[in-house]
Amino acid sequence: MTRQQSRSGGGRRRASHSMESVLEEAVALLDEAGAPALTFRALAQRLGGGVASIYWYVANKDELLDLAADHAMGPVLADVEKLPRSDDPIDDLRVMAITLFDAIVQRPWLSAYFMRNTSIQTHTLGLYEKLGQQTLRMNLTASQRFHAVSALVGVVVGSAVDLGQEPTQEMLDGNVDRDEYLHRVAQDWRDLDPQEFPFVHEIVDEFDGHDDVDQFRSALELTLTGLRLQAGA
Amino acid sequence: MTRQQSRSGGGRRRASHSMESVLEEAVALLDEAGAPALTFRALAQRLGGGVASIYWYVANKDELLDLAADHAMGPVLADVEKLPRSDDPIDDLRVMAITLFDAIVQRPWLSAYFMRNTSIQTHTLGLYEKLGQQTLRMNLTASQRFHAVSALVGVVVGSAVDLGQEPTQEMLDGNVDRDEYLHRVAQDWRDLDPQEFPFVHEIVDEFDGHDDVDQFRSALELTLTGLRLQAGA
DNA sequence: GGTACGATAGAACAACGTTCGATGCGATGC
DNA sequence: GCATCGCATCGAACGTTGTTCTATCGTACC
Repeated sequence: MTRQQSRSGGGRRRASHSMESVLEEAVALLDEAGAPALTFRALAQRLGGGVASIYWYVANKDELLDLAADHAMGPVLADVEKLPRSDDPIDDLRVMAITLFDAIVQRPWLSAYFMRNTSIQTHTLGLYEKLGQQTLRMNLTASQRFHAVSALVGVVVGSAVDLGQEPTQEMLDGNVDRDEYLHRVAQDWRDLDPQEFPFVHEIVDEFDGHDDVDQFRSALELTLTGLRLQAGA
Repeated sequence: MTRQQSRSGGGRRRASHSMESVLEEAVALLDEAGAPALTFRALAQRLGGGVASIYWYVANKDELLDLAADHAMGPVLADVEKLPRSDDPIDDLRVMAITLFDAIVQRPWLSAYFMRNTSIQTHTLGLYEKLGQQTLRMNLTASQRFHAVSALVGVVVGSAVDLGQEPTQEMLDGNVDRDEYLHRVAQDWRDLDPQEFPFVHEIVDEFDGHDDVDQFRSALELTLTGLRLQAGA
């Protein structure tokens, strides 16, 4: 049981796919309605074929998701490789991380499958490499370099999990948007006892209507300054 | 349709639960075999009751998972509150974050449901507050405090997602343990072209057999030194 | 023109979350 | 003591999901 690229085109009754088209439609489904929307039946219908045919290209759903995520990472890797190099590796790391984060903002489902299986996620591995190459320009040990890149990936993923969460039922119904949801939670927090929750009261106005990008940028900056200090620059 | 605590004890044929017992057994299932093991049928069997009864206590599976996660956070919050205070808020933040991370290491399934719905996750909100209270001792703006705690939570969650991933089929079969899995991935990496992947080759020995705790500690330290610099101490 | 094989697909299966309707049980009112 | 009422429980069913089995199509090759 191997799989292979099929020549494009095909008959009228029988559908003829290709790895490319399968992943393309899978990503389209994920983009349209998130991870729950990607089912084998929905995908088969979009491809105009049968359900079992998809199993010719992927072993199971996990592999489908890993491959779809990596497929979406292709353009991101290309963008990162296109980025101009400055003379400060930390500046380069910053813009790379932001590029990666932006991609996840536009495709929140990515956060769950990013860097899960580098054996088949070649683009993702490429991104990991490109991030790491910047640390090669810094005065660090191999261990510090490994941990630095892990930390950066962790910051991106950690900030992105909020985005990756499936919207609540209310948000899907369209009754309520993100700002209103945030506002409700903020109101809950304001109702808490100020004696017992002084911090929550201190920051509730910041939380209400906050921007995820700002949040990520702050976290990224903390890690980057820590890294700069470690490199002794 | 409200729900309520039932008095303990019960008949022979009909089972009698309580919110406590439901969450207790749910956590037990999660501990034993991870998130996929927590099904309503398995949970009902453990409680010696019917499937539909569980819906008296929780609205759906999402709520069950949120509540189970928060239930598991109870002792963690207690531990954090018991922690002695030093005169350095950053030191306190460090030990708090480590306490939290350790809890997730022992219960990897926690990472996916941590801080998802603070309206019903009271213990989790308490942890958020305790972390934040340390930033109140530092010279920061409200915005900086909010972002600092978000960053710390992000580091914990970001480092923990690796742990939260369900083991591969091979690992479940028991054919292969974590070290061997890491070793295989490392071998894949060593087979890559050194010209194209200089960084991967630089750190592959660090990756092979690495400790997740070390990885987390390094990431945490970077964020904390960044934070210390920001507070101008 | 037959054959081997890459590729497709319908139907079935088991498991899951969830809902429905009926039923048991314990306290309350008389 | 008995009927009532509402909390709590449960079996059975429904729709959907991932996955597998088996049969078939179509094309390149000898």
